[in-house]
Amino acid sequence: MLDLKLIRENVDLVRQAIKNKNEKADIDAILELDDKKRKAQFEFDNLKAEQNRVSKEIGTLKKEKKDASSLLNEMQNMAADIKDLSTNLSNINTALEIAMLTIPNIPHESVIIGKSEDNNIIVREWGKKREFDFEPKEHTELAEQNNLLDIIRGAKISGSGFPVYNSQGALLERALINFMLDFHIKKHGYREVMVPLIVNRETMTGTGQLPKLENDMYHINEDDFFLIPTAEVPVTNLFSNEIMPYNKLPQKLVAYTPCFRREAGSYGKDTKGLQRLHQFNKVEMVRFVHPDESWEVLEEMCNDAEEILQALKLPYHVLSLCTGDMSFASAKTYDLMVWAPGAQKYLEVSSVSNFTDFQARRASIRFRDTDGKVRFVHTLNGSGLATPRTFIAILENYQNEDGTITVPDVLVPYMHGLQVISVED
RNA sequence: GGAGAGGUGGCCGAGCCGGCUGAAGGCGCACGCCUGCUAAGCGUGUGUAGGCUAAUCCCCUACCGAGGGUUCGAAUCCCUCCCUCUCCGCCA
Repeated sequence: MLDLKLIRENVDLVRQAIKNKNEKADIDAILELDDKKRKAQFEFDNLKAEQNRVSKEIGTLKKEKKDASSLLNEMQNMAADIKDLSTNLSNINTALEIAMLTIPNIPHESVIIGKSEDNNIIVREWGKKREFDFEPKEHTELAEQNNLLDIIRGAKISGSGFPVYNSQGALLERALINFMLDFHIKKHGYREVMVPLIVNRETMTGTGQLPKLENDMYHINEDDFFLIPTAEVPVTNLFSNEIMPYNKLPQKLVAYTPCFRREAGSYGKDTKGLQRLHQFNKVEMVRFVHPDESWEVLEEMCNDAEEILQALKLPYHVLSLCTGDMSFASAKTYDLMVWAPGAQKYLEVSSVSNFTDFQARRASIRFRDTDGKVRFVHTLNGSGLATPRTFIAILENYQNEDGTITVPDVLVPYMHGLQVISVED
């Protein structure tokens, strides 16, 4: 959510931001509602003040055993008027709030203006693509040969996009999660949290998934609950409706959770194997920082995510997303794309974003600054990392000619010392 | 799931036979005084949001879990919902 004052005073800026983000939002309607609201509020306040004053008089009169009936009669009408004004005011407020939720965050000035992912720019590359002296296989084939995944049975018990990890595949998946968690905790100083995977509507609205993406969420009707699409949702909302004392900032949290996404509208796209799933595992970093620090922290977080790929020795590049490809709530986003030599393409394994005060406003996450003033924090989050495509990249980059897979050094301790993944009976 | 208790300011805790309570008292915190240092003591201040304003002064409005109702007037009465705690039952 944006600051209404900012919208009022920078209409053109906001209009341009909406356009650059390929979003639709009716600024004029908001300005009109805002105007109406202030007028309605003024009327209400004045009448209410009058009522409060007279009501006190009535109280005094009654205490002195004097007659107050004429005032009482008068006040009945006023009470009715106030009720009308109050209804009117809350209607306007509701409409305004709903409208405000449809306005996206404003991209940072450093973000390239562009329509689609084609306009994203590579800001840096890391690692060397391995030279193969044989034809590298795709992860699906490698997984099959080593009995790491069971896509078919996953589809049988749930549906497509719900993979089953088998034996050493399950071990590798678990190793990845634990390795990443430990790495961020020990090396980068994050604090681990384990959070609910099911959240309520308010929480889902706080981080900006709702109302826009309702169709992408798994929804539990009876309770109006949602399955989380990312740990960002529960973790960021941990401090919703709170005012943190100054010394509570910054907060660096990391959480592993499964993530659930309906992926509505993306049928037929990247469906092979683990590329696009309805349920997947992800380690997520979330930060709450002082507004003055968020841009610096964005770079730091991106680096935190990159270090995982570096430790795994997987070649990647970093994209700075253009305005049109960024999410609704983000002011700036970097995507980490890992190289998959079997598929011969880069796969997104992490998305690191600065949401500035956008989520903080929605969820009301504030802090008391050193000068005593209450301000909104800035929130950031980044995958560190999503496992499925990391899994793919490991299989494809570390495959041997015979189809076995060498375990990356850093994962060996997490694989009970196993150094090579090979067929198991 | 059954029975009971309860949700008030950063915290504890009054108020709850309706009005002078945005809210006593205490703790904490901030500033000042005092003090050889520390402790104690004294004084003042200390919620959020909106409006007004040059203003973080004053003044007005809203908020005592959330929403609705009764009333001239509700933290206080009524209804619905949510949550917490205790006991019982059930269960990973």
